[in-house]
Amino acid sequence: MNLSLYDTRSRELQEVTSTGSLVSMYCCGPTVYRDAHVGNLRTFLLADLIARAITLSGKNVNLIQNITDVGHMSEDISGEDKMLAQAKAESTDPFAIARKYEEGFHKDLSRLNIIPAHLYPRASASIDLMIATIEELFEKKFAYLGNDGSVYFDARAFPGYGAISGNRLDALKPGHRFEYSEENGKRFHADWSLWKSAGTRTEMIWDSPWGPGFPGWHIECTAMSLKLLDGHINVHVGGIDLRFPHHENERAQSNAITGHESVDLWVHGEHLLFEGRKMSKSAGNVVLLEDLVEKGLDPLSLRFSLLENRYRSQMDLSWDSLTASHTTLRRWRKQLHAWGSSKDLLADEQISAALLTDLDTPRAMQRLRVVEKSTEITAHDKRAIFLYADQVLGIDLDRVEEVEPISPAIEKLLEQRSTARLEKDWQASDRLRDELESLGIVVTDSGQGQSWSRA
RNA sequence: GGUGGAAUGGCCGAGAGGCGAGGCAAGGGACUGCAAAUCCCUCUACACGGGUUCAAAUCCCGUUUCCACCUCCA
Repeated sequence: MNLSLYDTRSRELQEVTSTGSLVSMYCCGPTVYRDAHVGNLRTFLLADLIARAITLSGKNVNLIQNITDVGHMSEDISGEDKMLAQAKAESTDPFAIARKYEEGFHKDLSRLNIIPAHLYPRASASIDLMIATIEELFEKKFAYLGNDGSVYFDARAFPGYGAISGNRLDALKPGHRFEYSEENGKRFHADWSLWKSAGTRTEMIWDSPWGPGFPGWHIECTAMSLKLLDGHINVHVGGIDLRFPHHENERAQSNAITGHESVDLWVHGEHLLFEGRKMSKSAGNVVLLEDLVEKGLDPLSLRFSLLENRYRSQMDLSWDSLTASHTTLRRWRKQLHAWGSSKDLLADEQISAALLTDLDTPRAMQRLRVVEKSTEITAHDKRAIFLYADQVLGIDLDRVEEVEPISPAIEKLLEQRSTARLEKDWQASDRLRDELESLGIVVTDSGQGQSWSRA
């Protein structure tokens, strides 16, 4: 069985295509001028889940994810470059900012068990490639030099514009809802810049046939995906907000160059809300993975929470749901440990069917809960089914809570409490339990005496 | 104004025309010196109005409300 995903362009479920058994994938990566928040991470997780599901279906994946370290200026001329603004704020070199947040990005991915892409090309190292791509667009009559010295894509030269988002060129004229400020050099309101003239800028600019400047935002993904994936992308992944204008423009550029549909399947992940609102600085509800860790939650409880929702629905995350995930995750790991230590995998048809049908992770999770409670499935098989599912879910179900050696002082307290219990000295026993708890050790009693674990 | 979606119990949420998803919270019980953990039980919801059907949360039409995108955005 092959993986099917919802394709934004055709608006229907489509089987993932491949060349032989190799699936080429491209995922729009981060702009590294700040820490990725958990909403950003939802999209990166989506790419990981797709890659893992394709692997489960017996194919191989070649995944490319770009790193945008050339800040894009907003199309609005008054907009400020994010990378340069942040560099100013942290009073350091813009490339130092980029390296710092790029490192943080990789750390977050690893904490979320996201399997690394095969390549993370940096925009700053691909300027020549982007220039060559723009030159090709000139040759094919899709690009023109504006009278402000910047290079623009001629939207009207590309007939299929709007297929992904449903926006028509004439409907893109400014409506009531937003103010549109005209750029000087454009011939048409929907054209966009491929190369921006440096103007007064002195940092992060490069030489080009059109003079010093920097690449437009959309050309980056076209240049990299076509070059690194041989001109054809089977699956293209990104957040819903990139559908327009980014992916619409990317598609126009890429198809203009290749002369055919360059991307088979466009997959878009929906937004993650936090406590009812879109995550944003102004709403003050930006949550980082680091915040979870600081609250003592396993970072994978975020992954767990995200898995309990369909990637195409807006999802409302809260500390309650994260805590619930954390609890269940720990219980499942304990169960797996109790079910044995075999590494066997047992393919479960319901789980594979759910995962391969538009990545229905909630149904797969539901199936696991049924398996957990089943009285007909043996412990060995339960474990094998959970391990099978974990190949895609990636929540480390096989992890055994690390048995860090405890300090002699804590060991002594545990001994004292054990003795106090034997002597039925409940007062001393409770006091010692509180003391241990303040040291991060949770003591529980059972018929066989006390046991402990780390909080 | 254009475009893409959504509406399910106290909360989060899955739903495939027909056997009440599940989780969290809450209440009760078992176990326990007490807790914690665990287990058992309780809490029968689908925005509104029509329609199709033997049967609708699910399909169709209309209404209302909400969210997102419309040149910074995961």
